[in-house]
Amino acid sequence: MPPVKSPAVCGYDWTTKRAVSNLTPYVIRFDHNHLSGDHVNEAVARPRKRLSPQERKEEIIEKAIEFFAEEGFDSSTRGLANRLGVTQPLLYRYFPSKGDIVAEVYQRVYLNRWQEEWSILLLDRAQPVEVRLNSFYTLYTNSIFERKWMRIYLFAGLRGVDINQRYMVMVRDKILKPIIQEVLFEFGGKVRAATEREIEFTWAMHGGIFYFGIRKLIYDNCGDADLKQIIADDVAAMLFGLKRFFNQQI
Amino acid sequence: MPPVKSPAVCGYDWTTKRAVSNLTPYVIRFDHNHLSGDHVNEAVARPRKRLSPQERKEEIIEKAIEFFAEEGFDSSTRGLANRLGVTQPLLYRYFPSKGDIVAEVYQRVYLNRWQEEWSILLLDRAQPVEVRLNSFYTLYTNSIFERKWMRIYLFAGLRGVDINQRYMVMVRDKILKPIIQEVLFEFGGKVRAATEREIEFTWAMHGGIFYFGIRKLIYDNCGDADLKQIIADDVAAMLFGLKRFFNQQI
DNA sequence: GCAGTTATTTATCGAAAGATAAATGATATC
DNA sequence: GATATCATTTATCTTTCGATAAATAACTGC
Repeated sequence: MPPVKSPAVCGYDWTTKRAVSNLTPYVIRFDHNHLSGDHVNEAVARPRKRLSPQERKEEIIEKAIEFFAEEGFDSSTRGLANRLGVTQPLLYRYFPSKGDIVAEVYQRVYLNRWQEEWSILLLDRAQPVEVRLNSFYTLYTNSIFERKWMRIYLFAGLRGVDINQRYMVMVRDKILKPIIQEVLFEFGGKVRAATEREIEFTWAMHGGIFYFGIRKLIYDNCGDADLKQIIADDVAAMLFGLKRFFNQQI
Repeated sequence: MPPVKSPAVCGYDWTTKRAVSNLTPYVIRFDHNHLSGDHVNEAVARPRKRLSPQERKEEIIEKAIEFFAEEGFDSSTRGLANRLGVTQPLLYRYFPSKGDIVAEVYQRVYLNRWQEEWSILLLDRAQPVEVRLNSFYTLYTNSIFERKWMRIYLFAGLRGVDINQRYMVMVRDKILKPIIQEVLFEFGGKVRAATEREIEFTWAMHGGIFYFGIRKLIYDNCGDADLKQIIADDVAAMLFGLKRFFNQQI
């Protein structure tokens, strides 16, 4: 089965013998292949492993996520190849440039992380909103409180990657605004759009939980804290604050 | 006035003609000097500027903070030198290695950021604790909500720099625990140590404000939100949550 | 088991990185 | 104004990086 031709996002063009993509390219040339690391435990030359293009590409992306999450996006393609147990030029069979690998990593990490059931859960008025919020944040943190995800999220933010902006819009529209609407319905009585002040407050409460993830997974600074308890207390504060706004008729 | 000799943290040893430091060194050798940037507006060869070692070193550190905050610590010393308007080898007159510059940046950014008056303010029982908390967070955010500080804080965290751990211990001991003590005094009546649950909750509320800084300064994601209002609402939620714990006699 | 296909490796290029040595020129002192 | 000092630049080395071309070897179909 020959590799895909031109329409693919990142494929190998067998006629021109080049990897192709739809990314803005930047052309440069050549290198040495010796990785500085100790060859002690690879003295036994392991047999060449031949995978199908699909499998190999998948493996590259998977390891790239781990690798760049730990080492940062400025780390070398040789380091990545080393972790994969292959040589560095092989990466260029599957991706035209390092930038294409990085772009793929962003896609994988950010995309499809949102589960549509979460929206259904948040909007299910059969249950009290406090119960829903606890359930939601348990699921949500269970999904994003993963070291590699958190690290790539922060690396991407510092790099000014636009995908991050889109992610925050999603949080605002799919989490914060619905929360305010639901609390408003249950405790405020009347239907209206969320105010900026309400949204900012909800961001703060949401951020409190998120920042716990940063402390735990980036700074490794929190012992055996009970996440469920933290969520419950944070949600209680969120409800208190929002109800307070409603009573003040802002 | 000759540069300082051996006891200095980073100085120039005039006898051996080498910059010295107390950092773990790693020796390497040589390079090209041409920076890729457009020389258009430096076609007019500017006169060589000769500063005193103290001034020059100070300037290097100052610009290094800005530079690394924007570009990350993996950026080149040539880029830094370019921003300084000097040549790259000059940096090595003042610092033995790039690592020494980075270390100095950490020191400057983290150290002496805590103002002792903040503690006095937090503990001043002449004022209601809510007023104190609002004043404190206004001052505190005014100090740390600075783009370069925030960025270096995150870069350092991702790099696993130990100075970050120390910073978080400081937040816990100098901000969170005192806050709990003061709220306990004003509303709880009895004196006792803060519980882990209380500390985690206060971390979350503190983190809510901090995360606003991240959104604003890293992700550039918040319009013209009113910081004073956000602090006030967050502090109100913090008080609510802590009072709730006290009433539950936890 | 031979041959064609192609996944993978070897070898190498050119640019950029950190770092060093030696030359240069601005400033102060006499 | 000549001289000494030393801040700064020029020139260069070595390593590492992203990237390419050509050789190699694992798998497939006959």
